[in-house]
Amino acid sequence: MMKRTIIKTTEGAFHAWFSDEGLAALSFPNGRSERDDGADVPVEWIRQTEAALNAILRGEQPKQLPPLDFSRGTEFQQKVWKALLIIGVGQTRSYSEIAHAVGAPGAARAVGGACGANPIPVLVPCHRVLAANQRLGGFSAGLKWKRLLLAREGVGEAELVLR
DNA sequence: AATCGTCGTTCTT
DNA sequence: AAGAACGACGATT
Repeated sequence: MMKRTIIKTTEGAFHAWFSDEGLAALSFPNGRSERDDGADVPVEWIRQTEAALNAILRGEQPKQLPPLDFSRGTEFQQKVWKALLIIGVGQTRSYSEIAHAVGAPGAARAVGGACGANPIPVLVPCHRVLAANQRLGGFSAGLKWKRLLLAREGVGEAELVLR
């Protein structure tokens, strides 16, 4: 069903899981080397994933993304993830702004939950979502990654509220 | 820093 | 099938 493939980047080897529909999950480099079962994944998808990932890591807007398979998310989560795709490189939104964008004002906290459940970090840029007043907020993969990604996109520490 | 309101998801009855 | 508990939140005090 799901095939895992290794995506090499300047930051290490990400692992990507592809379904028949497209890219379904992505995980940050974890040190451990895992097996690559993605021999029959369309090379185009792999190429697009690698190119998009490296583009964002360079702080550039990716030309195009591979097809994304959101089908494992709830309706609400899918709405949030789609809303995140609109945020350009170097831009940020607050959890509350996303809540409004998906027609659920007041659900800022629930948006945080949906961001945490985002199966395709980086390409679905949950790292561009901050808490109110430019506070950093959280990140499931660890705040070091959120900081690094934002820094690559030109969002400096200075623009973020400390803490 | 402590507290409360809010709301989708997950865990327990 | 409810109901309680739990957060990558936000606003108030």
